[in-house]
Amino acid sequence: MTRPTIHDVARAAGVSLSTVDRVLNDRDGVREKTRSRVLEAIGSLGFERNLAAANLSRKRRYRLCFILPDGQNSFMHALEADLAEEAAAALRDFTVIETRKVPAFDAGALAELLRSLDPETVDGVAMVATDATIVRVAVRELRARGVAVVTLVSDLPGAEKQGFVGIDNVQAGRTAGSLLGRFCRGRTGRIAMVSGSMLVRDHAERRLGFEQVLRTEFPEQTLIAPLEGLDDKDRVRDQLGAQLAADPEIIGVYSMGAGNRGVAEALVGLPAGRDVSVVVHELTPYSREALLDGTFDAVLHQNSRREVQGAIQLLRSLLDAQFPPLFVQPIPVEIYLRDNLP
Amino acid sequence: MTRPTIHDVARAAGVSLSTVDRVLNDRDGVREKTRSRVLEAIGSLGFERNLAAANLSRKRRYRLCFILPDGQNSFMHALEADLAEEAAAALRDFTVIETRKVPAFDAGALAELLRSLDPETVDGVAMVATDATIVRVAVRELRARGVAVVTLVSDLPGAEKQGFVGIDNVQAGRTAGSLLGRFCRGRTGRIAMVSGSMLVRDHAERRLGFEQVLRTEFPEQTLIAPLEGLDDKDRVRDQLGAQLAADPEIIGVYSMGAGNRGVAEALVGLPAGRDVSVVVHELTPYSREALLDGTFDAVLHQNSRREVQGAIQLLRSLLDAQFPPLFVQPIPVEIYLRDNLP
DNA sequence: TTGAAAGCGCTAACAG
DNA sequence: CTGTTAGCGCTTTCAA
Repeated sequence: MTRPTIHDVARAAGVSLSTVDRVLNDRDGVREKTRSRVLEAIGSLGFERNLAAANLSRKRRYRLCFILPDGQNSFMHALEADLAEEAAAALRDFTVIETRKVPAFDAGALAELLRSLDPETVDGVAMVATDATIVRVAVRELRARGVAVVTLVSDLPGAEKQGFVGIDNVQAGRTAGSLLGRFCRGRTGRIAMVSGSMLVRDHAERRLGFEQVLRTEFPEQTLIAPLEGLDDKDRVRDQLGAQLAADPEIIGVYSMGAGNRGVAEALVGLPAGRDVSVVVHELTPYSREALLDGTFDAVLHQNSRREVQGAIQLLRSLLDAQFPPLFVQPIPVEIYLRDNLP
Repeated sequence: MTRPTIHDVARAAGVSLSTVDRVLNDRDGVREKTRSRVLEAIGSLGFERNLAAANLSRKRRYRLCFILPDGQNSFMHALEADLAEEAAAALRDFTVIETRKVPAFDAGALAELLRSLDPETVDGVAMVATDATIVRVAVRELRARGVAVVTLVSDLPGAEKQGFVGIDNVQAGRTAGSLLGRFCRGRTGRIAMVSGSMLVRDHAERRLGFEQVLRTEFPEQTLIAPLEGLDDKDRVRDQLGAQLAADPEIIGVYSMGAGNRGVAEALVGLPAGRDVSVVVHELTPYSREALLDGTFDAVLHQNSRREVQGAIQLLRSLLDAQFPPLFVQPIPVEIYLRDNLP
């Protein structure tokens, strides 16, 4: 009924509270024999430490740092706003969150920031990663300094980080491919792609999944090499607009990065009769409007609020060295069509 | 840096700890004037009670009861398994979860169970609701006895319960309509619907959303009145099979309840050349297989693990009388096509 | 290498 | 009506 405490363990092992504590936190200064007696008592009683009591006693605080790309796209704005709200709420749980910005797509700047982080001030880091060796190295160093690191939204594959919170981007790309393929059914032509930059893993993965599905399931369509819009609406508008104008065979567009407004603007410029199916990422005021007026056919979305919550939760469980290491639910890709907008 | 404690409040207000405690937990036996002095101190210091410390001191435990429909469908099985795992994990947070089963679609049995619940043993209830007045009344009584109540998966609209954790079923129906409508494009005919029972709110809501979209966006299709499959695969197989055989004009099926196996079996029996588009709910081994072999076109899914976690979280926050009352993220409808299966 | 004792922030008797 | 005191389960000096 009432679970065992260190008192029970101490009594069962015939030692004092402090000794139990030493074993629990594997501090040294305990004879191997004593140690095993304590461990045995813990095992037979099924003791599990009361984290709340431990944290109270030790005045534990979790100091987290979130690193986001500096930029003006709607999705990152939303992410930042959600983070601000969650940070306020997290204070109640003794979690202090600091937000830092680095220039988007700039691996050097990100690495430098990581390198500047002081383990005396920061316990854990969540970052929207730029995928580059220099970043990987900086993460490894940070971890060596005892800081927990997870990636958020865009991953940094490899063992350097301790977790990723975000959608499965390959799967998102497959979903986009499957939808766009079906939307274009009955017509044959070319498909344009717009990415932000292939330097961020999420866009690269989306492209992979998208091409996979289109090649195998919809071989009648031809893929054009992706434009790099750098998540900038003007650049996207200009490049995509030019491509569409030059190539009347384009019947579908997949935009895997930000810059939805640019995509919409490029499409508005087309001659009235031309029918282009469009799938983009992230539900924003612009993509929403474009969905409603029929310019976009589907929007794939990730819930940034949930992502922020997941990252906080994951970092805390890592810092608690919780076992089993808490399974944070993966973030699902949400699909919006004109008729199911929330 | 370090947040204020009741000691600080007591000192600022010139009273003892107990008095502060009395005010905090609004117990009586405090003169109005003293009370306001304490409240003022709390306000000016920005004091917020440390819930962990309070719970430790009062040996707080959260005793929750989950009520699920008894039945053999895959989704409820998955829900139950997830609940079992989450219950084990919740123990660490002093949350004890008991699971109860009632016959599916049986409002009387559910109401009776609710009436039998003892507030001395249970602090909060999460239930998959059957939508009936008798249930509504039982919930109201339970709440009056001081028990927190939320609905899970299927809602009980009204002020009786304190929250709902599940998908937006009207939106799910709209999504189904939007997808099926597009899948049937180019063909004109009739659309069959299979529900479990209109006594559960989720199916009724799905139907609503589905019909809305089909009527307005795809008026060329004709809707047939829904079959009641009672979530039973054999019944679904027989009824739908008969309907499909009798009516060669049926080109689409929307199944909004359980019994996916029955749906798949009914379709397998069709003559080779017949093309029927199908949208169903819940990703299960059967629906997955049917998606892969092309029998089903899309599966709408709700993540039961997330729903269980959400319900636990919500009940705990209600019991803590937390303010603001913790916003539990809505559960998104996940859409699976053959190419984006996880 | 071990133990005793004080204290984390809050609650709950029990006195006054 | 208000205050004193002894915990809740765990950690942390400080002695031994």
